[in-house]
Amino acid sequence: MNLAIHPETFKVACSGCNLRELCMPIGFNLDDMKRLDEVVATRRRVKQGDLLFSSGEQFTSLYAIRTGFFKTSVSTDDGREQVTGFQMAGEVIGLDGIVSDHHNCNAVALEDSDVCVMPFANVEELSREFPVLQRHVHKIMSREIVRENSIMMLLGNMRAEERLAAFLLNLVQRLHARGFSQSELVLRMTREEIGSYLGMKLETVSRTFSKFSEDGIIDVKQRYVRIVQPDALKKIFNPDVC
Amino acid sequence: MNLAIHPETFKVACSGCNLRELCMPIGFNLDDMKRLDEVVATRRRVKQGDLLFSSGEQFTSLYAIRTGFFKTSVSTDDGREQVTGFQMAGEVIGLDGIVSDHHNCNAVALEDSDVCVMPFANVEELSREFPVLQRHVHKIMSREIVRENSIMMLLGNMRAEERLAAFLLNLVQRLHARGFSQSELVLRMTREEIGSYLGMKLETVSRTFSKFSEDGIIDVKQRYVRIVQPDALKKIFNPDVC
DNA sequence: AGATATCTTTGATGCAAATCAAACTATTGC
DNA sequence: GCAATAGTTTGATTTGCATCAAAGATATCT
Repeated sequence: MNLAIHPETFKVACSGCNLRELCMPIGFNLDDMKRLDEVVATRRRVKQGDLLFSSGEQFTSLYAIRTGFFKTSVSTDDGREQVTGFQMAGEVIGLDGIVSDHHNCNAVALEDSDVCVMPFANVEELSREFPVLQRHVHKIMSREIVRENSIMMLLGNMRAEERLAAFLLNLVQRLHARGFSQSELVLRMTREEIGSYLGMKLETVSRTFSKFSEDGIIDVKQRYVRIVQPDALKKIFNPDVC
Repeated sequence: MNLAIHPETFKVACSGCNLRELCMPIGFNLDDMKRLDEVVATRRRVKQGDLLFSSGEQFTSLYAIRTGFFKTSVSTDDGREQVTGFQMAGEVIGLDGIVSDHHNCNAVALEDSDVCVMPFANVEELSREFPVLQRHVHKIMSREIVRENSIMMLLGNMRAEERLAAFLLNLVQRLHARGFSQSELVLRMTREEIGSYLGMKLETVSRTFSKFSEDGIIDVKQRYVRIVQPDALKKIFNPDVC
């Protein structure tokens, strides 16, 4: 698995960040970009297993992931956890906190991570000044709504194999957009976390991985996955089109 | 079931609309409110069963529901439908279209309805001018994200009875916020649509209604539902707290 | 008002995934 | 380097809901 993005090349400011095209709007002149840098107040390191924010906590900032990997989840009072998403470099988390000024989910780092802290007051102020940033923020929120729509489809209508196929295709597509392989990936999350996201038990996740492996669709060795027959996965996810 | 909101009292402008506190921000002086009226371009009537917008269609506007009731849904290529939400007066739909400039779901009127058409360009322009409107738009989008998180919890972790209990409690709570009874409601959707939203088959929805009825928790007669023991419903939804 | 289509309820049966259980593998800590 | 812990795989059994089926209720049309 080749690392196309080298952490050591990161600059402090958005204007010099090679993830800019993922988490910031494009089409700025240099002066505007310098102003845009103001949106990021600080950086924050989050060690594997640590919380970036948790449900109930005061909301102040959005977070753009620079390096690392997160999961977000919500919980019931009786302790059931639902993973609501997995986020990687260039993605923005914390949008859930805007409505009530308090976070509504937990964000946990699944590996040592590094985030840009964007105080929401800065985001709103600069959004009023820069229509392209305003549009960008709206798109990020809309994208999250659309993503959750498709998860609802997954959870409400799909069988275990379809869910896992969709999950793998989505992960590898996002990794590929970041310069990683489109056929190999290392899962940052446990079978239980995958299961929670996809509405199935860890044993079912494991069995489904084994099934795909037996069918020659993927190679799995624990957290390492290689997609041998991407078309077969697409066909499982969407029998009609492929 | 008493109608606290009388359609005939509606004014054309937001400033005179008695739903304003639901779909528009509060805390304006009269001059600002007049400006805010510009956000609504026109009105549109949608007859029962008709589409307000559909997946793939060009996105231009958000829609605030003035009267009536909608469902939104997404579909797979092989024809499976997932209802992603039910919306009533004062709620805003169309946010899914922002990210790609095309709508990503279908919105169907479940009764004759009336919506305020808010061209998104207007919304963005006025948002830059009025921070309180900007914040309001952000909150609406964030609220939708949080709602979908809780539906993911429902679909991923809850059993049929819990899902239906949560659904009824949510519906009646929103209706009550609009001046309707907190114990009686008339369902605007079929058993199949409820089932689609909650990830279960129509027969299971029907059986679960019957079960609640046998247990004396609700009275059901087709579309009419009266909640006899709200605490029992809350207990089913959340066994620990209640 | 009667016919037709749509929606709902209830019963019988089947099945996909959950649960229970135990062995196996990888990672972490001393 | 070995023990302890955390995570994964696989098998046996159970179960909640889906599916199949048919009757009953309501709404719509002519």
